Amino acid sequence: MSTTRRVPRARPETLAKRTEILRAATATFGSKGYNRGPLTEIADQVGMTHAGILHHFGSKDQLLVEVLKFRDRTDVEGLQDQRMPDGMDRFRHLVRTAFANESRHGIVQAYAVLSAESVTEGHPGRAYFEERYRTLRQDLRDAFEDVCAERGITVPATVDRAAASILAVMDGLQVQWLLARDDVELAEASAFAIEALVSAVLDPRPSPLDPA
Amino acid sequence: MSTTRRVPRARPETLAKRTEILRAATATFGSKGYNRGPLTEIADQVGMTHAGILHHFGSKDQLLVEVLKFRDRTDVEGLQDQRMPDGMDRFRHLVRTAFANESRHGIVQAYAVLSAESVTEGHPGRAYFEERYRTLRQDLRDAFEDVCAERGITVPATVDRAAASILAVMDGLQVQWLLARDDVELAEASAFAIEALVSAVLDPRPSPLDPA
DNA sequence: AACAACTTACTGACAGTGTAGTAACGTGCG
DNA sequence: CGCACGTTACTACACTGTCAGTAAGTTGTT
Repeated sequence: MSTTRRVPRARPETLAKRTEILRAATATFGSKGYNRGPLTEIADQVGMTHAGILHHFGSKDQLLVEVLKFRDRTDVEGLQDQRMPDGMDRFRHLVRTAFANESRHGIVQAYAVLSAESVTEGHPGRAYFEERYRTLRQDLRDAFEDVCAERGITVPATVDRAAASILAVMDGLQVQWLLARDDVELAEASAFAIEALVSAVLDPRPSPLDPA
Repeated sequence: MSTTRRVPRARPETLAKRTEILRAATATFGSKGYNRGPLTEIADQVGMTHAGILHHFGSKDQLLVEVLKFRDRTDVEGLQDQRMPDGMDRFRHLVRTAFANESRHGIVQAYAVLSAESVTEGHPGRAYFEERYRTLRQDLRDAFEDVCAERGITVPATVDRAAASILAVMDGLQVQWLLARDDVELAEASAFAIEALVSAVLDPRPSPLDPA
């Protein structure tokens, strides 16, 4: 189980091959999940045997972890100045991401499948997703604080719930979209929900659920 | 793969045993997912061998389908008058469900894991979840229409997005809650988000994301 | 420049395990 | 009896990980 195998020193073509493997693994884990995504299928895509994959990554568990870290790396590279926008721009960035995701079916599916799968017993991706959500929630709380400061209003207690809810609605819409792409407008719905949730924090109103 | 085996005629104790199996299967599929949830583990819980399970359900695929249908059946039984509330009560019911879910960790996990797993290639639960979300979205659209009618306002175009978003946020919060129960208030956050989304439909406001 | 010593990147074969499904057989109840 | 409910025993297979060996490259030495 996940022998700590050191990563061999990098030769340029080797590095390229590794990246190729990570991409192939993303595709396979995306379409079949981690459990049903065999190493042989990944190996076939890059023209090698499954033993070759293990040579590079040591174990399948380790490969998954590298796949997830790889995603984060390339995500940040996509940004101009290598860092997340803050304040209200952070929320605008989320909406842009939702739009971009509509043409990244494979990656969306990989994340949707793997994040849910990670809550199962002894899943190798669990720690990654725990950390990821923790960080993202904090991120959004910070953004809310910035916005509140700008407007000179005190930070409401609802920011915690709103931060979690914004991430949740994006993830949940992805699952529905993957199941029925014709019925669900991923980006439009995400935008609508994010606007609603941000509004509810900055300018709260009485609950429509309370009896009239 | 899923031989169409008919369900044998029902004797009372047999029916009870079947129910027991369905409960055990929910637990196992919940904690390990469908793919990594072996029949033997389910069989152990009810004191029988895995072949016994197959005698009752024909195949593992079929068992999963029965598990999912079973959930729906018992869900409806929980309601007093056997039918879903409508209008604004429908949304209140969702919030109540979210509160109830906080003490139903196993079932929540089963649904979270299985719904995401179902988007993978050739998953036996796929048709079920497609149908389920389609029905639920329609359900919520209907509820919105009722509420709009009551208030004498025309039904806004946003109901589609809001219906999907409400389901999405509930599902997404469940995943985060399963990963970090101490950091995420499942019920409170669900209530907050649902209120925000219903408000946004019934009484829209300018987007806070638009440049000031 | 040439050669030895070493490292990296694999392959092919195989062990080991987990697991779904089948077939044949028992056993007790209506 | 005859059927439903099981068990035991077995087949078949998918998959991960190990291992020995090979070819190709890299480094150091003279």
